[in-house]
Amino acid sequence: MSQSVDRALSILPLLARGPADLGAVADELGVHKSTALRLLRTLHEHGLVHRQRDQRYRLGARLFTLAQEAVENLDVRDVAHPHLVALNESCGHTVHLAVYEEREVLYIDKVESRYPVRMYSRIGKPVPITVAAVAKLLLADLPEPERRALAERLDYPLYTSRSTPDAAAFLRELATVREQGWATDLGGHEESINCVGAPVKGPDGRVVAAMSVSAPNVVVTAEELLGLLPHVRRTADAVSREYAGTTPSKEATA
Amino acid sequence: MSQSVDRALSILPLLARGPADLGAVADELGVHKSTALRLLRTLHEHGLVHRQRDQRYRLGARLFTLAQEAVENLDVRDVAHPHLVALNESCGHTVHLAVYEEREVLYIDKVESRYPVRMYSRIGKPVPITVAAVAKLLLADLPEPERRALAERLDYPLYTSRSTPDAAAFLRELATVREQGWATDLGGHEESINCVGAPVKGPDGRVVAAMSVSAPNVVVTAEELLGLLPHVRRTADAVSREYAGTTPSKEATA
DNA sequence: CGCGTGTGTTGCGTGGGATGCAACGCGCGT
DNA sequence: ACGCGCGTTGCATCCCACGCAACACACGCG
Repeated sequence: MSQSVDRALSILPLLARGPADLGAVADELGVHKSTALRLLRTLHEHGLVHRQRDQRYRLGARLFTLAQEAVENLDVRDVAHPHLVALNESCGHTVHLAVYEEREVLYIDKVESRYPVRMYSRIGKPVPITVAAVAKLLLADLPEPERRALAERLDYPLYTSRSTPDAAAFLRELATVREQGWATDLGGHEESINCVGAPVKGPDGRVVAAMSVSAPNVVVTAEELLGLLPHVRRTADAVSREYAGTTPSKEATA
Repeated sequence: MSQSVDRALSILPLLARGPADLGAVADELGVHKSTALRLLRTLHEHGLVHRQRDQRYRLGARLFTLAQEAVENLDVRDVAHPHLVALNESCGHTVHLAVYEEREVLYIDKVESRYPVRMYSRIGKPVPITVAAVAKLLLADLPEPERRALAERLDYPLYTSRSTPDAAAFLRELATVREQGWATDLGGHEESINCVGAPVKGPDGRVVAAMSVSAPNVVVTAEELLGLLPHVRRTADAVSREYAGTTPSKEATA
């Protein structure tokens, strides 16, 4: 739409392939050298390109700073909330959103079930970390040493007979979750409550949040709830895409 | 230099602070809405900005991939990383790697004392340039006129009573650092935190990066931290040798 | 229901600004 | 010294980015 801006921005992916000198840039853009020079200068003033000692241009570190700042100021909750509501409207059950922080998993958003029977939870409340579906999703993405260290340090309270009993079992469960890209909690916290969950991923592919649908089995059986899994995963993926900003790189959708 | 490009690029840091709608962007740029719209559209076509459901704009995924590639072009980082990890494992404290670019000093790698590398964590943040040990090391190596010009232009915020107060003091400090080949920050940024750092040099002897070890003095006293200095210097020298080895010295001119 | 108000969007004429050209400075290799 | 390949600069031309005004659309309110 805007010619000069369009040209200037075309320089960036070009430099991403490696440093280039003025002539090369001008050639690839199909413009005169002086034009390329002026574009590069404006990019330079904004720190997006850097001039190395041999006068060749390469991408600048300000790009890095911008990206960094952007993710810090982006709230997953804001982008996720409408999706959570939509999911709740289509299936009727309680929907949760959670993040991992400082060795704890916290609910940061919740849309209540439309059924009379509700499960108890509260935004900001720590999640039972060894059994909740969202907790498994978030911990499964931690770097291996940290995951292991954390698993060893946890308590494994036996809420029910199906609760995760110890660190070894937990680590096996996390491996499975990591593998399959989704998680469940089938009566592990409260005998009559089941959950299915899926991860929300950031621009770098790391899990930044997890969402889940929960329902007591007086309303739906575990099997019926599992039938919702594709829907939950699609929703989580939609949130990921929007959070990351329409990721063109489709990586690892196993 | 190039008006429209200049305006378009000014939008990026603006959006890094958080999502904004068309009107807000136009206002902050001081241009008509239609102009802002065209600029945003061009940015959008290149994937640098993303339009979320409520029509507000935010930074897009393309920026993140570019940032990724930008940092990958910093080859010092690859060479240094294993050494940083080793240093961290032997002393347990936080280890930083930083470079100077375009009148800014940026962290490009970090190893946390508690857990292993988090790629996007705090890396990319500009360093408090007047007090950080790594900043002193990098600026001390600038050619004299540039160093002086930069020093005059800086602000000297008094983070603590030990912060560098003004340009004159800063230049004296840089001279000392240049002389001795290492640098410290003893509570200059945060009262309770000390750092010791050493330079990484390229094949031509110029400082291409700087590394440091940081620790709060509730863990180790400044004196104990200084005891690590030989270890830090040895590590930095090892990186320098390896880096000089991987990059054939094209320019032995000096 | 109509109206007012707040968005985002479009078409268009105009002139400022981006463009390409040619000339220049400079370092380097022969 | 000379030519050659770079990056850089001043300048005249004309394109294209600009602001304007009108439109489209969704709300909220009387």
